[in-house]
Amino acid sequence: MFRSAPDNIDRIFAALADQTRRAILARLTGGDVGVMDICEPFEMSQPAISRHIKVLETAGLITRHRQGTHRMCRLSPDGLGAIEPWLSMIANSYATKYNRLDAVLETMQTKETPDAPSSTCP
Amino acid sequence: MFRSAPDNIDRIFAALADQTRRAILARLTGGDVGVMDICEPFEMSQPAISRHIKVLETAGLITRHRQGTHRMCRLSPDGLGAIEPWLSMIANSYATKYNRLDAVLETMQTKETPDAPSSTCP
DNA sequence: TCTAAACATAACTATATTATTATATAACTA
DNA sequence: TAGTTATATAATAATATAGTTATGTTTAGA
Repeated sequence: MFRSAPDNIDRIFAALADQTRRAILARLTGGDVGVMDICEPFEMSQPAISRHIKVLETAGLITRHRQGTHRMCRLSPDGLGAIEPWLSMIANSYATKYNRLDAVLETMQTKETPDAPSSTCP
Repeated sequence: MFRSAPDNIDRIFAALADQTRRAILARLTGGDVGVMDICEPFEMSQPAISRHIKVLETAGLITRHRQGTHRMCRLSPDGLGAIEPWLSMIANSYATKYNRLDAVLETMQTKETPDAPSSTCP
């Protein structure tokens, strides 16, 4: 009768289910960005962006810190970590049959880890 | 002024942002299941489950086929494929810094592929 | 101390989502 | 063909989400 409260995983997936918020995350892969700079490419009011940012923060996908008069947004290093086990579970079950999602995951895994020598970088 | 229509990725993430639907997907990892059997563990009406199933189907996460009087639900082999490039992009950017999401992805990748010999299976 | 820039919050509106009950449809089965 | 089982659809209500404008707050600097 009552809808159960959203859990962490709910919040992460819900946060990702919006093009604007995904675009914000993508932007943050380039480094920390202030709220006004995040607003710039969007045809949307600043309060609307502020709310999107809050959704991302509540989901644990980003963090914020002051820098003078700016509030810089930063990707949370392990923000997506909470959904990985779940995705793995489903992906594994696919894989036990006939699946090519593994290929994509291998691609993710082939890039070197930070402590590896960056010999392949020009 | 008008909210842009949801794209495929929106639909997939939105579909995953619900515990009931994730539970349904998890259930389907065990093999195809009919709608009434899917309903069984939930304290929710059958029409509600039917709608959840429809959301999963619209997102491309499951398919259905008739089997006599039953409509069997089945995981779509590449259902999650559409979000993988996006997740990879974000994960990669984490990884360029200091990240352990790679570890999880490696875990996903260590299980053998279907065409590999199952020598490690007891 | 006054002002401006960079944000956050509030109040409100429109639309989407989720659940319920009631009812329709489709395929077996007697 | 009538009945039953499995499932879908419709109508409706409650709540959540996303956007808007207006306004508040914090910090830096003249």
